[in-house]
Order: sequence, then structure tokens, then C-alpha cells
Amino acid sequence: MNNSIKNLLVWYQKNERQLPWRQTSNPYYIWLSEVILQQTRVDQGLPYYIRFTEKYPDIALLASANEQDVFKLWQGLGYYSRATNMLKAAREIVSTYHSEFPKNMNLLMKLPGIGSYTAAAIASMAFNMPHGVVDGNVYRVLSRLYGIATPINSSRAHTQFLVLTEELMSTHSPALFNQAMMELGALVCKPQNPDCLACPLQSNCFAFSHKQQGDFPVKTPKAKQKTRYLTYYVISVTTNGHAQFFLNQRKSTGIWANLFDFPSFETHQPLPFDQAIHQAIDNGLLPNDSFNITQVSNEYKHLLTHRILRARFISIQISGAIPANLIKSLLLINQTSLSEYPVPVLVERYLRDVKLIE
DNA sequence: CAGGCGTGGAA
DNA sequence: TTTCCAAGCCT
Repeated sequence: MNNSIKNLLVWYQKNERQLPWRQTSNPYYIWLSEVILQQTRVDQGLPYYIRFTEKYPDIALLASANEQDVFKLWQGLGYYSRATNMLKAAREIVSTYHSEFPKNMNLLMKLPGIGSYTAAAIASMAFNMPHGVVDGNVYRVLSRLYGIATPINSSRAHTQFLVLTEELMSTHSPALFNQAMMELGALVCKPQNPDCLACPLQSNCFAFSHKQQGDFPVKTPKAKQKTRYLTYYVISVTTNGHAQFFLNQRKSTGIWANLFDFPSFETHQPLPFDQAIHQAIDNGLLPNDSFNITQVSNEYKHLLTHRILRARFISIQISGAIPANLIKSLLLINQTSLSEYPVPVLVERYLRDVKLIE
């Protein structure tokens, strides 16, 4: 097996993709890339990584950023708690650790948004400490290599695969070994149609010799997506030909935490138009009269990992007095400022369609 | 510890 | 169209 590992390392040095975070051992850049790449493909994350490093070239600059700027830069990447946690961690590192990442797994894992994977990635790639990274790639490579049937989304899997990883790592360079394992998973030992003929571990691989590549890794099925219906109220007031809109900042938990959108209701069943209007009035979103429905959008279907959202946007102009509730709980902003607010992709899509932005 | 949390690419 | 799922973390 040790020869196979050497094959793997040779394979990596020949086949690795040239990615900007591989040209450095600066823990700030390693960390940034790892957070961006959590559950995210390189192709999708790369432009974000470039923008972040350009705008915030070091951790002190990120720590001193305001939250909305960070969110705006993160917009479209998903899993928005990563942005919140990243900013918190940056500030903690600057204030508590004098802008230096702790060289210690336990301390790293205490930072928000840094779990066992990211901590090991920083420790190994930035400091070359012998900690194994166990991500989706490693699960896939090792489960096939050894025919391990432990469901990888079970709690004991992480411990089991971590032990194995660190045994295989042995005295090899942790940075090199970890990245080689992940790169092999990304380029060769892919989820579908693995390229086993190009694999440096082929001669030792259980799944290859038993033609069971498709049977590993084992994972227990996830709950099915649930459909939810979203009714948005795009409420505007126009004074002297100058349009303003009411924006809602979402709560700090749940979907799209801290992002901005329009006031809305989420229901388990489609909300008929009449009911949608009545509910809005009952909840103080609209006055009893003196408003005009100017448009009802087509349904937008927005897919999340765990949900199917069917959204409709109702455009409403208020002509009379503005309900006190709106002023109190929402932001009234100029149309020209809409593009400054970080919004979910669904809302961005709508805003472009109706030409409220760009 | 099961479930919540985004988005977009590939087959 | 549907399904899977990508360098996970938090509660």
C-alpha cells in the first residue's frame, strides 16, 4: 500500500490543477478557500475567492469590513451562514490571536465556521501538521479502496475514516497527501464514471477489483424535498416620479439568514390571490384601501437541496398613507439602491426580469 | 444526531 | 425533467 501512496503523490504532482490557493501557505488564504469550497465546486467558488482576496488581501482588512459588504460579496454562493461565521472568525483572530491563526486543532475548531475538516485543512496545508482531512472526496476514495460500507453520513464514519487517513498519511507530507487524496477524488475517483484506468491506487482498490465502484460510498438516503409556496409583496411608493421599495431583512436564522428580500408569506399550500391580498391587509402590510396591484409575476421555481420553493411576486403601489407597520419593520429604499443589498438568487432573478436592477 | 442550510453543473 | 451532489458546519 505504501507504494500506492507514493504513486498517488507522484500522480498528484503531475496532475494537480493550478489553483490560486495552492500557490501559498498563508493560512488566511487557505482558510478563505476552504470556507468558500465547503459543499461548493471549484468552478463555482473560484471567482468568489478571487474577489475576496482582491477586496480583503489580509485578515485584518476582512475583520474591519462591514457585514453587508461581506454579504454582498458572498451573494449567490449559498450557505450564507458561512459569510457570517467567516467575519466573526476573522474578528476573533485579529482581536484574540493578534491576527495569527492558532497552530492548534482545538483552538482552530473553536472558531465559528471551522469544523474538523477545515481545521485539519488549515493545520496540514498552512502549517504542515499531520492531521487528515476527511471530506466527501476522501470518503469516496477510501470507501472504494477498502470496500468500507459504513454510511458516510453517520457519526462514526468520520472517526473511522480519519484514523485510516492518518495511517495512510504516515510520514508523508500532510499538505501533499491531503491535497492528493482530495484531488484524486475530484478528478479520477469521481462519484459517477470514475476513471479507474488512470488511478494510481487501482491495483489495491477493492471496488475496482470487484466492479463495485457504484456501490461506494454508502450513504443513508436523505429526506425528500418538501414543497413550500412563497408569496412576495413588492410594495412601492412613488413620490414625484421617484420609486421607493420596502425591503425586509431576514432573520439571523433559517434560510437566507440576514439577507434582504421583500415581505412575504410562506405556506404549505398555494396561496390564492384573493387570500394573499387579505392576509397582507390583515398583517398590516397593506392599508385597507388606496393601493393598486400592478402586476402578478409568473411562478418562480427555486430548488434547494432540501426544499422546492414556488414563489410568486405581487407588485403593489401604495398611493395613500403608509401603514405604520411597514415603516417600523421594513426598510424603505430607493429603486436605484436595490442592487446594493445582498439578496437571494431567487430575488435577484426576479429583479432582473422586471428590470428593477441592471 | 437528524435535519437545516444554497446554488448550479452534470448526466 | 429529474436526480445527484460539491474541499461541511451548526444545532
